Formats: sequence, structure tokens, C-alpha cells
Amino acid sequence: MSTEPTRRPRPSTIQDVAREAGVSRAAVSKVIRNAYGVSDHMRAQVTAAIERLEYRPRVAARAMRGASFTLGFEIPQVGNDFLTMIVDGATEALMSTPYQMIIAPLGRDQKGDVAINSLADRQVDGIVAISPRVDPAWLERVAERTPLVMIGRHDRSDRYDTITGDDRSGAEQVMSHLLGLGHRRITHLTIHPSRPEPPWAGQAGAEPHVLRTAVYRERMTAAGLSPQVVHTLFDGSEAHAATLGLLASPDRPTAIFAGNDTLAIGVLSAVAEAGLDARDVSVVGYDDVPIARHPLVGLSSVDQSGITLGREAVRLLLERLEGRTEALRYEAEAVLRVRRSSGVGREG
Amino acid sequence: MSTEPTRRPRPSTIQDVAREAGVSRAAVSKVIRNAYGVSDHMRAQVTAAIERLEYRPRVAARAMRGASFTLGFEIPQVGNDFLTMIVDGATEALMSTPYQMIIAPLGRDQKGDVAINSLADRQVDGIVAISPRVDPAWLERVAERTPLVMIGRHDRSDRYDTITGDDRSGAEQVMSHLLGLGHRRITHLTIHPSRPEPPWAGQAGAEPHVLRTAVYRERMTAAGLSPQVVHTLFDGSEAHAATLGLLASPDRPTAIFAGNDTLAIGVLSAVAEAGLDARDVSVVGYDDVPIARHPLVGLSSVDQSGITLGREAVRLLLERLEGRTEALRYEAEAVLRVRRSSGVGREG
DNA sequence: TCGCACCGATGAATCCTTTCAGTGGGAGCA
DNA sequence: TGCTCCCACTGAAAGGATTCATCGGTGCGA
Repeated sequence: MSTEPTRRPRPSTIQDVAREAGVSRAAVSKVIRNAYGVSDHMRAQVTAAIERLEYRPRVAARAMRGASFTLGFEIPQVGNDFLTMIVDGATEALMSTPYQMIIAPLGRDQKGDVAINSLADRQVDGIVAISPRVDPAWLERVAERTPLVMIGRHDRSDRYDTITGDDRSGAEQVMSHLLGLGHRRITHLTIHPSRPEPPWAGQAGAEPHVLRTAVYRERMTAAGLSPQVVHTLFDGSEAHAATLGLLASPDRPTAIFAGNDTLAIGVLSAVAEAGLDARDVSVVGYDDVPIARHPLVGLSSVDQSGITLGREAVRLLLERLEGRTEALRYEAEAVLRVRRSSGVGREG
Repeated sequence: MSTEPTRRPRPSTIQDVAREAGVSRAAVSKVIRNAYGVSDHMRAQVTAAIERLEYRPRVAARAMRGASFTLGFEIPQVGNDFLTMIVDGATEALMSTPYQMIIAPLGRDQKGDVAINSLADRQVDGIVAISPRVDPAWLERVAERTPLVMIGRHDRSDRYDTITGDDRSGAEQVMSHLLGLGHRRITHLTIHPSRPEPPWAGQAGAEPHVLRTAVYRERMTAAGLSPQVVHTLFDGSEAHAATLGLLASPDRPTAIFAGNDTLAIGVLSAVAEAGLDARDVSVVGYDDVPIARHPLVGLSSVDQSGITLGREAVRLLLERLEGRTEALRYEAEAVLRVRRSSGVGREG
């Protein structure tokens, strides 16, 4: 009769391995970390013991003294295709390193700082975060403790590295394209701005969507047209509803520039539902998610190479872990991919 | 002059809080964990001290003695929409608990056991994994140490809980639907089976895709038709290429049943590219990912409610953490959603 | 008034790994 | 032969939080 029906067997520790191999704990630790000062004989002994005992180092214990060999990713939306590309790029870049990635997803209505904190609590060796709206002063405090790379922030910091697309160029390309097609009623659909406007939201610190919107306004005004900006939630379904509203109006737009592809997909859905297509309304998105190039979708969009963004984020973080202390910035090129949704004019 | 230019300030510890509040470490610990035996006065003192020092408990240190309050998710593909739904459901279910989720994504060509191990190394309190092809004996060993819920495994275990959709019913509905439409040349496109066939791959332990394929064969044979099964990689682009091949053949299929929606999207892409549509080739997928219901896509698919799957996975795990020891199974209902891609016959 | 029970709080032990200051022995050199 | 230097290896301390005995103090019943 066992007193504890669910007794969980204790996994073997570095102590067990040391005993089994007849050496000290420190020696085992050295072998594991490939540290200096290990004879071939001892390495063989220890390796064999590790095999026999199926020993695996406890990350929590390592983290207390040394490194956790873990990089943390904070991403606001697990399902977002653009973010997925970033993660893919990062995963690939990490394959050849001893580092493991963990992702901390955000719950609904959670802010990025919650997840960033939770990663820091786990003593990850570095953090990549995509939180355009978190207070930069707070981020700097985090970066004092843990190397930090922010994706999609146009602000400058001495403490953390930043990675962005060239949002200005991307938006310029979209507007040139649409204006070039002869459109005059171009509506811009984007996500709600932070409310209340945070004190740090200056020109320099503009988030990508805000920057894209700014370029839209500039170009519309410069062309003598009046800008029309519609704000929705990040979710595509609200973009869908908003678009239905736009299309029902008497002077409906002939083109819609969506702040990102998630919104653009929602827009396309509404256009189709209204019985219209690209001959009636041109649609352009941003991010160039994989589904955009599907022939049934054919969404024009700005490619800012999410894969590269993720890869660069990891590179910057690894550099930091190797000792770099000055902050760096990386900006990815933006390229408009024209597809059917904003096809050439009205010929079909 | 500072000797260390990048000196990282030491975050405050429970010791610091205890000193600041004038109590013992253990008392602080109790306050944090809402444990029994804390006076209101002491709680107030400690809470104030925590605020002042911006104290956050180190998860690594907690994990060494107690719990890490972390649940780990192993998912094979970050970008997969079906898996995303599962994660969303789980995130939601965790909002009201003290537990945090971390996701361990798989690198290209990595097997699930790598990520599961890495989660176990991090001493998560429980693991949810989606690895249809990992040795069940190995999983049972993992489950001895860490509560484990497997999603999408039809095998039975005394050690870990399982969550599945009703793949048999789902596949039956697809076949009834397609046969009912009058199709006779129905091709099944699915992912490569494990190779070599693992010894544990019996009828009972069949993975979802294998089960769906089995039902397809049964129904074809029962209808006096000859099954045609095409295997591709998980990636949709290979499904695209394979479909182009199928469509070029003289007796091309009039219907394609894809093992999941990722493949089905690739199939639709090839169909469109070949200048065909649903009048020529009916397509049905599996999982009912969000994009399937987009009017431009209109993919018929089997809904097995990923959100619910994720929510149930968390529920089962939390039950385990509260002491349940016997293994449970949960099976989600499968419902075919018919859309344009397999619309009613050939009227358009 | 005495004794008991119990509440609230505490010190010390514990979890597992890394790191640092040694220790002892062997090789090389004069 | 004697000295120094180097190298492989070891013991012990450190790191932060939890938990277990333990202890002082208070309230209550007899």
C-alpha cells in the first residue's frame, strides 16, 4: 500500500549525476556548460552518467545563479499573421543557438506591460516585445535589468534596441499608388489611437499606425483632397462593419487604405458582401501577410518582411548578451505589392 | 567614474521587503500567496512595502520550492489558425486564475518532445501539448512528473488527459456531403504519415489525420469507388503544387477533401490558378479556421470549436493541479459548415 | 488563578545549479 | 633535485522564495 497514490518520482539532479560519475557537482556543471578545464576522461564519465540518469538541468535553478538560456517574446495577438512571421524568423535564427524561445501571449484587454513583466519575472535572458503603446520610461527601466528589443517603435532610446519597418515610405507608396490610379475619395481605416493621448506620444515616438495615418493625411491634403479617417478595433470584424457603413453612403469611397492586413481582410469581406469588387473599390493593406497573395484574395499590401524583422530582433538580442551596450536601431525596407484588390483601374 | 558601465541594478527581493516592512521573510511570503495566518495590519504593512520597492517575486526562485504558476503550451506551428483558436480559448480560461501561459514554439524540423522537455525543464506546473506523433510511453513518463493534457490524440492513457474532436463524425459528414452532391471522383489530400510507421500507431492511437483518412477510405469503398489519397507536407504550398498536378490529369477529381484547412486553402489557390471554381471542383477542409468563412474564400469545413478545445484543456489541467488523479477524456462535437467551395451542385 | 488551545509570526532548512577560491599533483626548467 | 607554474578538480557559498517546526503571546474556560 502506497501512502501517496500520486507520488511523483523525483527527477535526477546534478548531485545524482556527480555521485553516479564519481566526481563533484562543479565538475558536472562544467561538462554541461562546456566550460574550460575538463579532461576527456571526466567528460566521458559524466556524459555517460547523464545519459543513464536521463538528467536534465533545471532551468529555474540555473536562472538563479547564471543564465536561463531563454529569450522571451511578448506578442499582443497570437493569431496575427504578421506577428507570426516575426516569430517564425526569430525561431529560425535561434535554431543554431543554445537559447530557447518562450512566447507570452496577451489576454484580451491586457496591456503589453503585463506580459513583459511576466517574462522578466521568469528571468529570461532577453526580451523581444511588440508593444507600441507602453510608456518608454517604463521600458527603459525594464531594459536596465534585461536586454530588450522593441519591434515597431519609432522612438529612440539609449537603453533598448528598436526594430521598425519604414512606415513612412510604405504609406507613401500606398498613397502614390492609389492617387496614381486616379482615386479621389480615399478613406483610411485604422485602429483606435491610444486614449487618452499619452504624454510621450510625440512625433518621434509615433507608433506605426499613427505614422501611416499621418502620411495619409499629408498626401491627401497635398493633393487637395479631404482626408477621411475611420477608427476601429484591431479585430477585423469591426472593420467589416465599418466598411459596410462606408459603402452605404452616397459618396462612398472608391479606395480604402487599411492600416494593416487584418483590417484589410475585413474590408474585402464587406466589399464582397456588398456585391462589389476591385472595379468599384480599391483596397490596400499593410504587412503583406501570407493570405494576401492567395488568388481568391489578391490583396495589395506593403511587405515589410516580418521574417527579417524577427531574425534581426534575435540578432540584436544575442549581440546584447555578448556584451554590446549601446542601443541600435534597425529599419526594414517597405515594398508595396500590387495585386488584384487595387488592380489597374477599371478594366476588370 | 563607474567601474561597470552596464551595472544592472539589483531588483528588490523578499528580504528587502521584509526589512522595509519590519517583518520576517516568511510573513511576506504568506501575504503574497494569500496564505492563512496574516493579520490585517501586517498585510497592510507588507503590501505598502511591496509597492514602495516595486517588488516582484522571482518565478525561478518560487519554482524551486513551490509552484511556478505557469502553464506551458507546446504548439507545432505558431501561425496555424486552428492552433491559434486553441490558444485563444486557453488564454481566456486563464484570465481569472493566477496562472500565466507560456508557449514553446517548435523550430522547423523539430519534434514535439523537444519543446515538451523544454517546458518541463522550466518547471511549469502543467503542460498542454499538441503532438500527435510522440511516443505515448514517453508521454506517460512526462506525465508522471508534470500534469499533462494532450490535444488531438485518440489514444487512451491512465496518466495524461486527452482532448479531441470527433474526427470520425466530422469525416463522415464530409463524405456524406460530397457523395450526396453526386461526386464520384473524390480525392483525399492529407499530410504525410509518420515514417517509419511507429510501433504504437494502432487503431486506438490513430492521430486525427489518420482517422479522417480511414473514414474517407471506408466511405469510398462502401460507395463502390476507388480511394485516391495524396500526401503532402503540412505547408499549404505543397498542397497547392499537388493540386495543380491533380487538376492537370485527364480524369481529374471533381471533389477534394483536404485533411485540414491549411491544405484546403492551398488547394483553393491551385483551383483558382487553374481557372476553375467550385462548379468544377468541390473543396472541403477541416478545422473551420476564421478565414474559411470569408466571402472571398467560402471554404466548407468541419468546425470542431478550437476555442472550446483550448478552454477545456485549461480546465482539465487546473483540475489536475487541484488534485484529480484519474485521467479524463474530452471530445468536442464536429459540425460541417457548408459554404461556397462545395456549394450545391453545378448551378453556380 | 491556572492551564490549555490557538493565533500570528519567526528562524532555519531546503530546492538545484553556478561560481569562486582553493588544493593537490604532475610537468617543465634550471 | 628543487622550484615554479599550470591544470584538473573540489568544497563551499550564493542566489530567492517556500515551508516546517517552533515560539511568544493572548483569550477563554474551568
